[in-house]
Amino acid sequence: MGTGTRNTGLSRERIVAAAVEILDVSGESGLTFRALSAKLRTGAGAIYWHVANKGELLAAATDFVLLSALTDEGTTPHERIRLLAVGIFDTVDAHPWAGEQIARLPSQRTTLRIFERIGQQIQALGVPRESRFDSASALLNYILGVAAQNAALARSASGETSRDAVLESVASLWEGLDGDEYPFIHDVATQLRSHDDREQFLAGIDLILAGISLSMGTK
Amino acid sequence: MGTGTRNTGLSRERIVAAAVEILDVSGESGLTFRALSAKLRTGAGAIYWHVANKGELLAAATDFVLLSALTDEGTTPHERIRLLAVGIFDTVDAHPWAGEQIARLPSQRTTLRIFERIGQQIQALGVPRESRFDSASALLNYILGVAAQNAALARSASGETSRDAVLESVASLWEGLDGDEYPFIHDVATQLRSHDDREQFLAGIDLILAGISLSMGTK
DNA sequence: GAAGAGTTTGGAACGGCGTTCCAGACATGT
DNA sequence: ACATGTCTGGAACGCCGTTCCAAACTCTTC
Repeated sequence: MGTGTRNTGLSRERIVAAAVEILDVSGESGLTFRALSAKLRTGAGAIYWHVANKGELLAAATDFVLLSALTDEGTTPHERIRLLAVGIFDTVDAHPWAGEQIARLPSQRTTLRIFERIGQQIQALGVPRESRFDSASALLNYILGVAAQNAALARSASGETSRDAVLESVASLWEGLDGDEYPFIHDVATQLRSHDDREQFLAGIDLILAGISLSMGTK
Repeated sequence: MGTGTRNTGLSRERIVAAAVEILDVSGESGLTFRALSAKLRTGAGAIYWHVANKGELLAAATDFVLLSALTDEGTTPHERIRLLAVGIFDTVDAHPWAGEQIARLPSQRTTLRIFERIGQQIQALGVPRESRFDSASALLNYILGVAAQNAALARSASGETSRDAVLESVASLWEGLDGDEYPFIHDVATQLRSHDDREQFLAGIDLILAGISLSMGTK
């Protein structure tokens, strides 16, 4: 009927799903067309029939895991933005490679959707038209920055050392810094051990939201 | 005398300088050990004597261009943070590959230095000790997020199309979006044409700084 | 149900990459 | 002059993304 595709055959969806599995297990460097061929029991040429190149495959895999993170939950604009942001944070936490990708790719479908959701809530907050673009951009860039940074942290933790172990080694590195040259970092090093990435991320969101409210009142 | 290094020979500095030149002209994909060998009229092995691997070379190149951006200008904490941020923004604008790198690498020397400077000014603002870590992190993540996003934009503009042309094509893409599904983006598309990246970046910095001030007053 | 056209497959092959290896050039201490 | 440790240049290795293409499928048309 119509297309000659059989359900036993390859498809873009099966390829993307396999790519996500490989990325979750082995990270971006583990995703090769040879590994993908082996997992799908096929050849490289067959994959290229469905996917243009590796970049497109990475983009599709990133969209796949991140689009499901875009919830519509929450009642107030404030809360909706927080839940949206947390959803992205948790997804990137579960799939660090996606964090690296979304910060690298411009005008990706997912990024546009996120930006749209943020913008709608910014508007609902009553931010005047001429400030909405700046406000939404600030939130988006902050979210993408945290995503990239979390991905970087997870990459250095992949393999032998756990995430906590990496945080621990960063903490002792910070503590070992010269207190004269790095007074601030030396001071916050102790907080690093007990801090919660997720809560700190949300604190940043709230900071920006507070700034947006303030700039509305005074302008 | 001591080391047998001759000034006509290779050195880590000469290698990093050549790498920066290549990166500025050809981007990250253009920086290969073969291109570097050709430019330095040597072999790959000689380079590896001074540099451990490509990652270290990229990190050194990123440090090289970004460390010079860390000024101490400004009189008020507010102003110092703004000038520091703008310095980073302008450097990433001139060397987009550095924007990609600094968002990818964790606990890089440059990142630590930036974080320290931000933290010191946060402290000077009078932010209480328990909030300083969150405040400085929010600013840092925002700055890194913008850096990564600018790098991504520049990458898609490399070669034939200019930066303005890319912005133009993004603007028409945004305008072409379904107004029902993307009301916000559709609406701000017109602002995209006339907006100034740099000013928008600073607006975000001010938004976060405003939020920091507000959270100080209410807590 | 055979023939032909179009779609999809699997794997060989290509060029380029990061990296390793190593024979030898060079400078230096004795 | 010789031995030693430092540094060089280029060949070689294994892996990558991608291309190519002959064969295998499927579907139409008679």
